[in-house]
Amino acid sequence: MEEATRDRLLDAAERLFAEQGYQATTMRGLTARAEANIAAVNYHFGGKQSLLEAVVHRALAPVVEERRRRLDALPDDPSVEQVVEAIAGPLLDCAEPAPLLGRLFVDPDPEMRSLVRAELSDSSCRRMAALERALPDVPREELWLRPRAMYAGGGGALTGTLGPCERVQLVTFLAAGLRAPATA
Amino acid sequence: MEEATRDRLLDAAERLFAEQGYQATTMRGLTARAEANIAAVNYHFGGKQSLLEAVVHRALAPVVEERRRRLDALPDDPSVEQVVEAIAGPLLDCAEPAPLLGRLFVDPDPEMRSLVRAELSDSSCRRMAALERALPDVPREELWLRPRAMYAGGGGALTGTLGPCERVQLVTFLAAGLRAPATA
DNA sequence: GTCTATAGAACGATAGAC
DNA sequence: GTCTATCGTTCTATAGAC
Repeated sequence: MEEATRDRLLDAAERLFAEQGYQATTMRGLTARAEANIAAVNYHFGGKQSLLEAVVHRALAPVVEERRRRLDALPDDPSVEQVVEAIAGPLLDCAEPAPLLGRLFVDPDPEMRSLVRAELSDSSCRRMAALERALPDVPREELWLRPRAMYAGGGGALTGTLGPCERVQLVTFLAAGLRAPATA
Repeated sequence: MEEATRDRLLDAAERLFAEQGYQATTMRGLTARAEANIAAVNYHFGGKQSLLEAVVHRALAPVVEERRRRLDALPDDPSVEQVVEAIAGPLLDCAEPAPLLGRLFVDPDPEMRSLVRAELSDSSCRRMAALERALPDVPREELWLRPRAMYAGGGGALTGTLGPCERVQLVTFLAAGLRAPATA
């Protein structure tokens, strides 16, 4: 059986939002690519904004769930690399099938940022707890800046596709940065 | 004497492009903020796109020039921190007066990315040469990935304002990541 | 150089037939 | 559920008076 129109719309939106961003993507181009009617988005989702919410949720939910699973499965005394793998791994694993993910972490569009924040908020506490456990010597205030740079950096690298080799290199780079001694 | 209309347009564009991005900024809102007429952009620049080019050039040119100066002034055997400071320092110094700079390194908008690429292309060679000199033990292929993450990470951190203390912390984080041993 | 007025096109959304 | 047709809005850009 054919893919349902609703799913084709989600697929087209995920692709076009990833390539052009939310603002630059038009309902006309989107429905054309989904081979759906111009009115289909409003019928199935209620509007462009609601479609974005659905797309972001569909892309992030499995990442958040897999991250929670991996953080819970960490040993009592994890290495920094293990924590970074648990945090960034789920993202990198889904990056190729879902090219939207890279943009979600770097696009300054406030529409996207608040959606992503909301979707990740419960994941953020677990993430910081794991980092603090693995890096007890880094003062908390300094530890809060690093994931900001880390997220953006990982997202920026995700813009292109990342081979398995480059993936290990990225984890190495991030782990070494996180492990840096406190500055003062 | 009053600031010339042309300069007010540049100032308003720099601010609004930084806050909302290029696509989401309208000529109407822009000329209203600049207290100029709706037709002024087309008269002074020829169009919205040309205004963006002028704004990006005005924001990046002093950064590129200062970076070149600092890279040339590096000692023969520089530390990684010194190289990172020479690369990222000019950016961080201008970040507060020019909040557009942060976005220029993270916004996936292809319009902006190609402009930024062009503006920084000659600066990129010097930057990589300095990194290779300071990090002879890191294989070149691996060294090419790290600045990508580094740029995006620094740009992401630049989205908010960065105090002098956080600035040192960011340099520490980036330098430690760059200094990471090769993976394989 | 600065303004008004408007052209010309694209947008998101919806009403209503099928 | 899907379609056509269209409403009302907003956009960039420009012509032409001052």
